[in-house]
Amino acid sequence: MKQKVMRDEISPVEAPGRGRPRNQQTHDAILDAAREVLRLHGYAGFSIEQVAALAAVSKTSIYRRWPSKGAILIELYMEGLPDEAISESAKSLKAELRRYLLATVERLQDLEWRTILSSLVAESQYDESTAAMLRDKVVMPRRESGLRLLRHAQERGEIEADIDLEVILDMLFGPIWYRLLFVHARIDADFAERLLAQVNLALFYKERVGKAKKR
Amino acid sequence: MKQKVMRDEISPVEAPGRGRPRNQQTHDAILDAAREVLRLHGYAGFSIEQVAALAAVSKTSIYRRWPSKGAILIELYMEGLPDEAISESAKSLKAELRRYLLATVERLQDLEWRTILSSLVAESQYDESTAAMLRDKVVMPRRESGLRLLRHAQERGEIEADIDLEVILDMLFGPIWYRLLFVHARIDADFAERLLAQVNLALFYKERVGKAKKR
Amino acid sequence: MKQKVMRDEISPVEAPGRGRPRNQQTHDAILDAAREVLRLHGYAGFSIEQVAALAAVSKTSIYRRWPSKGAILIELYMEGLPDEAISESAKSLKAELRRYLLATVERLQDLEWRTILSSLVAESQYDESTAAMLRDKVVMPRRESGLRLLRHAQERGEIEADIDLEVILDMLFGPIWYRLLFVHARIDADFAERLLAQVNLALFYKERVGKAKKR
Amino acid sequence: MKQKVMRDEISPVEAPGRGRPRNQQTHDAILDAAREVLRLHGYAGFSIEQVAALAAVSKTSIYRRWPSKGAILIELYMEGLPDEAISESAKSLKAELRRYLLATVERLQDLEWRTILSSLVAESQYDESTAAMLRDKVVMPRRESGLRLLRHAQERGEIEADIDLEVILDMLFGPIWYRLLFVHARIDADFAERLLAQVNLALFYKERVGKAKKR
DNA sequence: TGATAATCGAGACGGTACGTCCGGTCTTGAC
DNA sequence: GTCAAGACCGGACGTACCGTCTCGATTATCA
Repeated sequence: MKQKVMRDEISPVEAPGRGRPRNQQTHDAILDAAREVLRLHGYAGFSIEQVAALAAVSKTSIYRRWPSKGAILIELYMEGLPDEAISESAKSLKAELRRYLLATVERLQDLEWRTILSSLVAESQYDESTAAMLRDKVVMPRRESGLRLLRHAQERGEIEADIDLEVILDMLFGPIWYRLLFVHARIDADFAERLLAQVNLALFYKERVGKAKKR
Repeated sequence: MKQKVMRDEISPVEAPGRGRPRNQQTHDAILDAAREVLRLHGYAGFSIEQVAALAAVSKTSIYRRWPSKGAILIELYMEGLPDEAISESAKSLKAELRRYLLATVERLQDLEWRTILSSLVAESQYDESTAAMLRDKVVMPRRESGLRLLRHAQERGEIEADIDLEVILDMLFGPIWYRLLFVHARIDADFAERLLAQVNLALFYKERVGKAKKR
Repeated sequence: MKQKVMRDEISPVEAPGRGRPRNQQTHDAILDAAREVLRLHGYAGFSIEQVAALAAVSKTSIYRRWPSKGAILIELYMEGLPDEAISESAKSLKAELRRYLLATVERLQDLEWRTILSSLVAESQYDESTAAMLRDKVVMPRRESGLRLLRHAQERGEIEADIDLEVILDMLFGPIWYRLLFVHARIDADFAERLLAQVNLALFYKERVGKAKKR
Repeated sequence: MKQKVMRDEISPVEAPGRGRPRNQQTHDAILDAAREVLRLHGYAGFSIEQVAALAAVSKTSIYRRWPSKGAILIELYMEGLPDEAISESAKSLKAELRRYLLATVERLQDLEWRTILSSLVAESQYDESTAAMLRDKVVMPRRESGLRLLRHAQERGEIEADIDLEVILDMLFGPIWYRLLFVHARIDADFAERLLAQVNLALFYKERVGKAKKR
């Protein structure tokens, strides 16, 4: 539902009044072909030309729907988005962060998904509009819901008021993108747990002091 | 010195006796032009053709020296590398990390430098050989010297033996690349200090517990 | 009419319904530019790149129409072909040969035309497909209609049945190409007349004997 | 002997005074490689670069000896020239023409030889200096000795004084080049005999008239 | 014997052209 | 107004040769 709304902002459905209506099959064929090309040849082989050929669709039909390669990638991202979104109203920060990180990492086991994300990063270096979409549709929504989650935790005293929330977010998301792009180490559940453990040391530093006192 | 050696591994100096020697001016003109093209038009405008034109050099002369755009970018990286490298034998981990992060962040004030790095990431999604160079010349050396620095600190008891060093490294480097690529927030000395503060919470968690006890 | 058909065999007109139709102006501009480049710089300067530049047309637009330089040359030949073709049903062999040779020689006064022909010969040494086109479109049609003309003359008794027609054709066409390619002597109406006079000595040797007898 | 002199005019042996003398093996290796490249890949693959590579010789060593591809081809022609030259002082024109044509045709059974000649024609369309050499070294010498042969025959009354000698030469040489370049028909002894038969009809037309009278 | 000089290979150099691919736009006839 | 098809210009790709040049090393003659 929400995804639909977001997609529609990219390729808005105009009032279907006049003329021949767009073919939904064409739409799907394009996205399927895009996924297939990414899967087979990676970002390097991901050209509009190739996608059109594989979808048995004219280039025009692609450009009519999406203004650029980046927009297609964003669409693929939107469609692939699982319901992993951070639940801002979760009762336990610790539990919600764990749930979210494990879900994210689970999703990233899929090579196709990793390719979509890394292609988005690459394309956004080329094309400013892709960079903007990447920020607006991918990066910032996550940061914002994460921020709200953290704020709620602060408000109910789960974490201290002096925690540097922005940097905490960088420490949560940054390492994942880092491993995704440079592939120097695995991104798996173990990594998620260990990353979370370190972040928790920063998030709950006071709590630890308290526990220590009690001993 | 060290950079020279590393550069030579990319464009190795063959036995200098044979044939007309390469012209150092040509070499420099190409790299200067590459920097200029990146500066003026970013990664999107960075084509061998443009670089050759701007350097008033034939394409052949470029391909003779570097096999790909990625290799040129790596060379630019190598040349631009300041002496910011992590000093593995530093006496104070805390001080050395701070010095390194501030130097890194200082370097990243330069738009040209940021463009080189983000272009490298983009190009490495296209081209596996660039990805390999990026790993071998940029990412891993930093991680390895960082790892050694952390190990020395462990050995002399500055930090605990149970610290998850790999993840600490991800938390140090990841957020910087993350901000570099998505440009959602500034990368400045303040960021460096705040990032370090959070990481220190994880690195020195025991120390804090001790201090708390004393009170 | 016949030329049209022949040209179409080189760049066949596919079912005209589909897609944006080819631009006739582009077509003409390319051929005009090709002629101009040949005129200005000869075969040596005749490159697709130059033609494209002069025609203000992309290289793609040329390659879409003709697969090779040779094919363009053949097209220029076809377009330039005057209605000099041998009339196979002519009543007088002697008169028809004279008419044809004089027309041919007249056409060869044009440097542009000579360049097209000699370029075709040169290119056909490079490229087997050009050689095939040169044979099929230029050399053999002339030989075949010449052969038919000679046969008709034999049938109606204008020349003897034992005349070696193939060699007669070599003697008619060979010397012209020979002078065209080596430029050791002029190709003009005088040459045509003198060549014809010699060939007639072979063609009508019996007649001569007859005339001589009568004296 | 004569050929040697002619070759030397192309790559003259300067007074062997100072400096390291040229290596004859290098000279031979280049020409052998040139022949080999022509044999294997035809005129299309005949590049200085390829010849140098195959001869295991530097390009400089080739350019030091011959100014152009055409000059090498001329050299190959010179070396391959058999002692087929027209003997100007032959007693019988008819016999000498027959001997010469049969020798020529015999030589042309060799594909390598045909390739050298047709390459020369192609190259001479590119390069004016090759055209000049082709005229001076190949075409005109044959024509001139042929012309002298014919004149001697005229002087001693073997043929009539009114014969058009220039055109006779065109009719002897033209058809051979014609078949060589367009490969529409074989060049063999049979062709030589038949061509000669036709030319003889022109050369000895009076003689025939005479014979006819006698009957 | 040592200076001089042309050779040798290797290969860098600036150019030009090749034929292909892709981007993004435009044009057509059919639906 | 959408659809498939495909032409259009422009730009870049990486490669092949061109003919020139620069090098260190070699091999001769001449002083």
